[in-house]
Amino acid sequence: MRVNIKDVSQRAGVSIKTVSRVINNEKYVKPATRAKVEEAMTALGFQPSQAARALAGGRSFQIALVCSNPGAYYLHGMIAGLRGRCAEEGVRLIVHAYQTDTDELGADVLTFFRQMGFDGAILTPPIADHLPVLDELERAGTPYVRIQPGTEVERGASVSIDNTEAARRMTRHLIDLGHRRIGFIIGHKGFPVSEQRLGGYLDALREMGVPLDGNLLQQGWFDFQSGQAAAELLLDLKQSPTAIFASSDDMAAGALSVAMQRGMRVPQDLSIAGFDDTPLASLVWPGITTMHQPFEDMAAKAADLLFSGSDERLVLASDLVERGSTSGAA
Amino acid sequence: MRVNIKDVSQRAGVSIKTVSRVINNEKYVKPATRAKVEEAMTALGFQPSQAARALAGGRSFQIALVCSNPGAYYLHGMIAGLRGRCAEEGVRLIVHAYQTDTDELGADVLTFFRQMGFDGAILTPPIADHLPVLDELERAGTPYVRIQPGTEVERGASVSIDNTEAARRMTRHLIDLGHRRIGFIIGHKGFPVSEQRLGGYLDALREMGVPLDGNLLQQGWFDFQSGQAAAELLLDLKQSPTAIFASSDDMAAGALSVAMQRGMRVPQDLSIAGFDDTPLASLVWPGITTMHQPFEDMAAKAADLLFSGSDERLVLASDLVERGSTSGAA
DNA sequence: TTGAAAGCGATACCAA
DNA sequence: TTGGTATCGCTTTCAA
Repeated sequence: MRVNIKDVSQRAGVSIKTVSRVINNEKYVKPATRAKVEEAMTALGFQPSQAARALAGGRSFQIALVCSNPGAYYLHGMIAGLRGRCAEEGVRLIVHAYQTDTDELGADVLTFFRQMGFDGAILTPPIADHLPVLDELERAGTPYVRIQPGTEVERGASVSIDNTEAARRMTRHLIDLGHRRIGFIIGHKGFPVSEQRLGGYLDALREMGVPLDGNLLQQGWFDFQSGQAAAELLLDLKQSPTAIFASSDDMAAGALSVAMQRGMRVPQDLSIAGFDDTPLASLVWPGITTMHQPFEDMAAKAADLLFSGSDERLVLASDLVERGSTSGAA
Repeated sequence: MRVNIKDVSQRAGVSIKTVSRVINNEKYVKPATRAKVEEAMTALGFQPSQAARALAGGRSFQIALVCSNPGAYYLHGMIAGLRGRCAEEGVRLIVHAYQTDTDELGADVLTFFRQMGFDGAILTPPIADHLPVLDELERAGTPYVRIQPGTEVERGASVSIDNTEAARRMTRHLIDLGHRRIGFIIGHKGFPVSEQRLGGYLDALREMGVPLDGNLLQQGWFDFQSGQAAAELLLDLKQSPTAIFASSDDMAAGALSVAMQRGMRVPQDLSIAGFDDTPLASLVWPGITTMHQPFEDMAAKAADLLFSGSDERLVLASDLVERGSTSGAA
């Protein structure tokens, strides 16, 4: 029924061990022998069973990407960034996307890893900070890379985006454009990135000698609605801002909608900036400026670290993406 | 080193076969025995090796989702829709996302399937129409479900969205709103959905007795730029339309940007409609109306078909999503 | 440079 | 209800 290594060895007139050598591209195989075997393999349409290879060889030829409640763009970027390298390495990517609460999440992931015996793992928040999982992985000798780790940051290889720097650069950019009153919409309380982004904004103001006006700081919750609400408050100010920098793209979109409703032209009357957590670029009204979150790059770097066995801690910068007010989006 | 079935059997004082029975939830195991075995399993932290189960049992406990160049939203929807059912069935989802041209694609997928011996497969375009892959799957006895098949539609189980009906409903909706001059931006030539959507538009006009004006038909290419270009042409018409229906959301966004630049209010001065191929809903200016593409539903239905062994051909409808001109997006 | 035989860790048939 | 034992298809010593 299934074509197996024995069939190939018989047709090629060699032992199965030799076929195995060819499969695994080992040396010490005479070119002529290798050719015979390869001929037999293609003639028979042979493909080695991954299950058997995994069982016998102790390698699964699979790495895991563990994501909990991932956004579409995030997930897509991760997969896109990982795919190429995985293909090169002859390894499959198993996507484990969760929707559960964190408690059972850890146990489930533990089970998952024990069952599958992965050759490696890419962990995204919050599982990247789930210590028992890291313990298990280390115990099993499975290399892993953490994406944007929050606790025990020094532990293992990781890739992060420098959100403070990103917000700082965006703010400087706005100041360079001549803005002095820049409204800032803070992200959801309790998320580390919220504070990091606010910190970057404040840093830039200080560095550039622009005085801080507390009225220009508004609390938001990362979503469209709160972006609208915050923008309303900012634009109602006696001394309203000439630019609004939102800590997320949904909030930036909300701010944009408010500006539009008030008949303001963007960016002529009001500059709006945000973060490209989702593919805002291709959808939203041109004129908005964003810090592009390089999820795909992060994933690609993570793959590099994973396959090179490095345990570096990489920190990536975001790219500032400015779209003209008349040209279309990307 | 690894805890295996033998360790469990010894600790429980039974044979490995009995442990196997417990693992697989077979009957003919005395409750007391089962309890003993389960105690041993948890005490040892035993998790059966998937590789060994796959090899011995002929099942991989994995199903494949094959996508080529998937959009972020599409991929996310598919995974989200599949995940729950896979978890229930105790099966892992292997995501195979491509970026290659179609020729090698087929061969690669063939290799992929032969190596992995999946328990099932979900095929999206264009691989859903790649006949050799279907042949291979059938030969191997692997159940599969095709998403939006285009050729040999009768073959195997499948799930599709009725694009003709979606466009028809949207057009009727616009007519119901009082529009009589509805510009239509056609999608990329050569894509079946482009013709289907145009067909639905034409159907609705005919049914509602609205005369067709050829000037209101403009060719686009599914992207933002061509949406802008088409909208310019439409709005330059002596008798310009009161509504524009674009065959994709990127084109709708392009049309929206043109309307905005011309100082038109949406939807007061111009209604704009599109298709939610990407999560336009949460990002774009409110006022645009879209046909929501239920990717997640499609995937969930596909999972139903796959695991029930059915070979039905399901056709799903899109949902019309209208966002108020003042309220925020979802 | 090649091969024989012993696992890897489960499942499954056939007895008991 | 249980338990031997062959088996799945490959990798891996260890010889030759």
